[in-house]
Amino acid sequence: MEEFAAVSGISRPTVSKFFNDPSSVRPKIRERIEAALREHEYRPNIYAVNQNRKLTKTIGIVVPLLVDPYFAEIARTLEERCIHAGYRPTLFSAHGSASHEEELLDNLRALKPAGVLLAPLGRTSNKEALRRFCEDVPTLIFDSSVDELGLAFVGSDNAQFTTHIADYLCRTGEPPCFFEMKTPANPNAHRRRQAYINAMESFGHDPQVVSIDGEGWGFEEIGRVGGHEALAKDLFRTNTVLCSNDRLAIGLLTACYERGLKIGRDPDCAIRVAGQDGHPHSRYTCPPLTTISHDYDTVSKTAVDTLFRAIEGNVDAWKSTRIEGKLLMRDSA
Amino acid sequence: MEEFAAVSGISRPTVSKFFNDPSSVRPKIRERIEAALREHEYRPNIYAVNQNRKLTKTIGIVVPLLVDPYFAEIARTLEERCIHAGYRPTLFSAHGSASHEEELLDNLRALKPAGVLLAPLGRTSNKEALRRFCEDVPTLIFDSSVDELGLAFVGSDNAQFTTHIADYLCRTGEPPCFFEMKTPANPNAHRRRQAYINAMESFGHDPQVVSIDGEGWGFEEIGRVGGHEALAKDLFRTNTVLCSNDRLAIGLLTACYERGLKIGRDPDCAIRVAGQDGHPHSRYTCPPLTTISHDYDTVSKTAVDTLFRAIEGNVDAWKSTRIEGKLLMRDSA
DNA sequence: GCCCATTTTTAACGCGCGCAAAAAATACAT
DNA sequence: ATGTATTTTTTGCGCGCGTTAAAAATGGGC
Repeated sequence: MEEFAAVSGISRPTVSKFFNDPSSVRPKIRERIEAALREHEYRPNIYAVNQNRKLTKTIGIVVPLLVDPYFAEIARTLEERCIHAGYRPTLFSAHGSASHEEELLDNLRALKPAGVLLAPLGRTSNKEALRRFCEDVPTLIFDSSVDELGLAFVGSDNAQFTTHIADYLCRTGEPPCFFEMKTPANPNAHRRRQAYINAMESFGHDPQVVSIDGEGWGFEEIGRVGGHEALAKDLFRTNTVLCSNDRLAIGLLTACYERGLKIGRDPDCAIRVAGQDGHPHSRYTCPPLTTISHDYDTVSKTAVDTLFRAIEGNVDAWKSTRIEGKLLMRDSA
Repeated sequence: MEEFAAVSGISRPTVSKFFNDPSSVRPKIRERIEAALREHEYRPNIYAVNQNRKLTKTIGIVVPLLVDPYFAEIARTLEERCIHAGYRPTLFSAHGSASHEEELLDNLRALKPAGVLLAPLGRTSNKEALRRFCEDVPTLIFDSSVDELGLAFVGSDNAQFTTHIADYLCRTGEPPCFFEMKTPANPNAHRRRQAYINAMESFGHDPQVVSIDGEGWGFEEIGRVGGHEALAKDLFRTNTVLCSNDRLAIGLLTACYERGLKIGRDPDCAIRVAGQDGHPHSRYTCPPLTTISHDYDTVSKTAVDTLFRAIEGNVDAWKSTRIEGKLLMRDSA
């Protein structure tokens, strides 16, 4: 930087100021530095910069499972917004494992990030570790809420999701039963089950919850195996199945296919299947999956805005924001 | 570190040595440090460490599109292997955009990584930028080869993939036509098309390539729209379609479904569809997709081993390693 | 108990930059 | 032209650690 300052004819502290915020120097100076930059290709050393700055420009983005396109998509959106705001996002995935998640937070802490956007694993998370992390690092929790940790929570309105799609299913055919994992990985599942029960009761129908076995994050396979069992034992007392999430629904579709059941809204169909999440793949199942989609844009915008407000010092009281979803009516239900 | 060294009763340079390689200090000293570590929770400052070390312990992992579960899965595997070898992997996605890829490499360069595992976008990549990057940073190219850049290339044997699955299709029914994008995103597609043509000729059949329009990385939609057009115009002169990749096949399956065509091997089916890649989702399509799978384990192991050998100084001549795939016979063909 | 090879300690420099205080220069309004 | 507010320059410290050279301590073999 010393040498670069010399060739640009500007003092080093001013050049330093420029790199921290180009608009903080006079326009003329700025132009001269930018001109020199075009000729000399100098860039400040990240490590030296971060060692001295009290606040790094790094933002950690943590998701439970990057192999799931839902999380990949939300992570992508968050990443773009961070870059746009002048931060350097870094992506992390717990790969579905609580021990990975713990390690990851430990490494992340060492990066001294300005803030973290964290979607916790949920039930299996080490809550004590999460709590300690949130104490040390400005953290915004998204997707699934664990206690009242961090600066705030931003996610989807699971109750609205389930109520809305259950209402749609009731109005267009037999009232749905609810297909879910017995021990779901994340707390949204509980909210959805409860919302289903409430909705059905308010509509004057008997709720029926079918809970299947299965551990881990291989939801499609869990849905397929559980679907086979439920169909074999004739556990669905209605021709309409509302799944707790799209990946489970995709597995159930496969099970139906494997049993020769025709899926959809036509009179000759044996079963209607709906999901929840607006999974990127749901458009391409056969038949295309009726579901209710997260509002990726609004969720990510709210999350990032809230975090940046907090980083800039506007720390409000803990607050939970839940965004409504949009119904995607397709052929499966 | 000064303070931590003081409370452990060890000199700072020795503690520094310990953190670089715990086995480089005497067992007794090591135990004393580790005991102190259990009580005092000290960790070296990453930024200060990397500022002075000539070689960072960071490994960059770059994929063209993290939203594609194929890349997410291979990235996950690579990440685990890096951690296991004592490195700190960092994940990057070009999100399908060449300008993103360029920026990303620029930022990555600033991280001074020990090495990079790079799956380039392919056709749209700025090759000049890639070349410059590879000159500065030890880079191993995987998935799709661009010129003879970097230390080496590790990927799948596309010729073997296509030959193998084409052979299977020929032996079990009508010879396949080949369904692909006119301007495919990555060079593997060209290899697969050529291998298809060669295979068909060697089997004594007429090759037939159906190339559809479409730009970008939304392969499912491109396959669906292109599939509709091909089916409407009756472009497939056989009942068997071998797709250039699984995502295209998934789109074609959707198109077939939407046109009421029964897919599979049964006598009453109108069309057989096969893919290539062993996409994580291919098991759950309806019907499950016959495909030929990348050998994720071998590819990632070979890639990481090659990179680490080079980092440790064993730089061999540029070399291309291509791993064979495994046929997954399922119901779609 | 002595010698030698290895390891640890002591002391000190340097990495590349952020940051602060005081002095100098510049911009703008009157 | 004068005065004031803002920027820039000058000067220099310090961040937390890697690294080195020389001195001191340690360990194992005999």
